[in-house]
Amino acid sequence: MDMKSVESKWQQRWEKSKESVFNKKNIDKKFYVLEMFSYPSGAKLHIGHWYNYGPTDSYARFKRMQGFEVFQPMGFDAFGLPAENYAIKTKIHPKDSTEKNIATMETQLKAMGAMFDWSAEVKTCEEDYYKWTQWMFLKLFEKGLAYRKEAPVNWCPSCNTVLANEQVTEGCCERCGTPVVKKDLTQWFFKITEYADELLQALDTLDWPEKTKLMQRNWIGKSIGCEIEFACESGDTFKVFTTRCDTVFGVSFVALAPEHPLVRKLVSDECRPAVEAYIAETAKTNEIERLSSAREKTGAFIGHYAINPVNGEKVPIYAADYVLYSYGTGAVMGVPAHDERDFVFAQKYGLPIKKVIENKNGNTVLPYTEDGICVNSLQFDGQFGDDARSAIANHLTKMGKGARKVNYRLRDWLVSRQRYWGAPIPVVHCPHCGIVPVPYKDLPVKLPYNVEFEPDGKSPLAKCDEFMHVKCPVCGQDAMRDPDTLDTFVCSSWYYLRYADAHNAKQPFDPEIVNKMLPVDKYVGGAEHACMHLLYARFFTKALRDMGYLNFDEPFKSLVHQGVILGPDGNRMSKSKGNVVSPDEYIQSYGSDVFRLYLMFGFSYTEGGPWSDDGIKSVAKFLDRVERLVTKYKDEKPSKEEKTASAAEKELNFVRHNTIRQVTRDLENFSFNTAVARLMEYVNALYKYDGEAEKDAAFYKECRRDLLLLLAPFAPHFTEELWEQTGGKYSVFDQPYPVCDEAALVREEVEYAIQINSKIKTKMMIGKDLTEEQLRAAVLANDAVRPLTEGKVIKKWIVVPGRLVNIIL
RNA sequence: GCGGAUGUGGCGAAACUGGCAGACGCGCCGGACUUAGGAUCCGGUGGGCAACCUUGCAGGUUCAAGUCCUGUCAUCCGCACCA
Repeated sequence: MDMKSVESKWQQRWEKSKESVFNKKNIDKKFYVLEMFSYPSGAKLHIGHWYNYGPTDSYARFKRMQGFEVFQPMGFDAFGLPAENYAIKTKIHPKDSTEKNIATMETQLKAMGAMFDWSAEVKTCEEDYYKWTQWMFLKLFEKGLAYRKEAPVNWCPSCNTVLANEQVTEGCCERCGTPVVKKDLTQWFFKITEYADELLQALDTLDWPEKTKLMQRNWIGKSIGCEIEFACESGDTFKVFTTRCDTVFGVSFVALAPEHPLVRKLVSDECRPAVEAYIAETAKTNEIERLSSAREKTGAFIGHYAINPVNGEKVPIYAADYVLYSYGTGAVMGVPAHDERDFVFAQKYGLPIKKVIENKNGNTVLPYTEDGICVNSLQFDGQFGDDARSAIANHLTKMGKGARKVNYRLRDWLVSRQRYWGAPIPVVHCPHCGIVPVPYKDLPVKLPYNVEFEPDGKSPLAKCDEFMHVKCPVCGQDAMRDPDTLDTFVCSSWYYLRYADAHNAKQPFDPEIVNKMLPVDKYVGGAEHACMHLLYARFFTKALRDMGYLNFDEPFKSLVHQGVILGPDGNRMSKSKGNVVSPDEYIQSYGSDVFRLYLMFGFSYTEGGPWSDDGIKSVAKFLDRVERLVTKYKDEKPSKEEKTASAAEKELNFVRHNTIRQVTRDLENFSFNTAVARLMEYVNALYKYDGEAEKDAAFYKECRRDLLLLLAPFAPHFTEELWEQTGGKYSVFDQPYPVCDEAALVREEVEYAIQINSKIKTKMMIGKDLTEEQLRAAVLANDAVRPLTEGKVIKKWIVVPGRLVNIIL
């Protein structure tokens, strides 16, 4: 078959008959299949795109043939750093390069033959999209979920912008690998922490990979503990956070983060030079080193003491950079006997190590960090673990010196960026009125085209006078726009909502439509978004729900991560490693169907693996086999006659229905490789039957018809063509997917493995209607079994129906 | 350091709630048809002459373990002083 012309023939036909356009009339049968949209940083689709979109499209087509009204949109996550960096290098404006890339990618995506509903296409860099991204910002601002504050933030000196916590990997910029530095800057944040608990709890309701849920759980990092107030000799007080208030009697020092304001306030004159030096030293240390648990613990005594509220003991106060100012209260109580870090610290500075928890079974080796029995803890002696903690927490509460407290590792999401290619933040800074949101009617705040976007650490927009100068919407006096743009993850936090109502000019979406179309039934995309996009999108959904725009809690009911296709050398594909495999040449010589089918067959979908094209020919061969078989009889019109099925027909019918059952199940599970294997087995069985002298032509025709229907989602153009050639009515995708006939799966005889003392000795066919007694007799009569059992005492029979018999002598 | 995953033929990989390990395919070997085969079709293919052995390694539970338990090694991923 000439794949090229066949593919373009059907792509045109599908487009003309609007095969892929969602029909709103059938909204009650909707099935929303979503692939993460493309980032148009390069012009061409790479293998990763094909691997994400091809198999998922097959799944979508399968769902469609099962009678669902499938909605499978596609779009572009078009703002962002790569386009801008490319622009800096080449001097081509990001808007121009992005638009060009999008145009090429659209063509390529169409050539893939996926049933994307292009009528719902979304491009985040277009005004009619980012207008609503800005709308989202204003709504969050109104709700108090967007705020501006000065804070130590992650700064990438290479990208010249701040980054969210989620975009920092091992202390380095997630994009370019440059170590980030901390800077105190005034930035915009979204209050995702407001939803920390719900984001955590609701994970249990999601059909997501466990690993991804676990990553989100860890990222949110809930810890239940207690805040305890310490008073200083000076009269100042501060709080520490601890999950182990049962160890409070073991405190032998307290440590404050060097940035903690009390450090400078309380430091004694004598200690001041050393402490100042220490603070300066800490500020110099870069974030990666500071955050490394392997690093030696250091600190400086500030010459001042605090009082342990439970026993009145005077303990020294240290500044120590293993205490993080940004977590909890920025202060910890040091319990060397029961915390490894405190233990190391105390050893270094010669601080007392006081055991207050005893191992249940005696030998307590310090530091002992497990739960145990309180000792040296006055009235709490003898209490254990949780009981001790609640008793002590209650005691502290009664004293007014503490309270239970839950802390999260999750920080608010920093969304402002000092870069050009993004949605401008719709806010005006007025010398009189302060921060003024741009009125909704004035949206979008347009991103100007003529801007010097070469980054120098200042927002490029700040240098664009016509953009910056504006009248205050409240008082009408001269004011300035916000020069920052929004993190691209803001754009992608709600695109799945826009798809459902992509052309709405009055609002981001009509809640009535979106509440029917969402949540997404199957979301497919890379695992690298576990703690970024997937978390942010959940936050947006919950925030919009609380504002009354949505009536569901979670955007993505069910999630699948495709694996990663590596280079042939087993490394991630990258230009610098020179191991990039381009899909283009394969598409050129084999066509889209073969390439897609190979991606499904050659890899375990969620695993991925190193690229190898060893099997690609076999997949082409497989389709050839199908074509030959099907076209051989294409003009035959068998008349139906009542015939009793021969053994060969029963066997073929068994394989046929077994294939239907397995393929259906495998597709549900995204187990494409085994599904294709089943189809190959079925084709092998058909060929076997084809060699029979006597064939039931009508039955055989039905079998071939089912083959095409089964195959259609896997090789859409190819099958549509054969369907037409064999007289099928357009389109094969309007046909129902075959349904398994359970009766055909019942076999008269099944092969059993016969074991003696758990070792396989032989195999035999056993009728399905045999009683256990008859079965035993039949087994004992078997020629291979008889000599081994004669004269021996049979201790036990184990019969696994349909599988094996085990005789224990 | 903590958490998670993976480890199966020469290769890509299968194996539902413990029940015939290696489905399907690549490669390889043999045969058929051919002027020819890099096309197609058919057969064989984990190891060992055998009994038997075989799912990273060492133990354990069980009639039965790739699957469950304990320990251990290797690789990959995530988090990394979160009190």
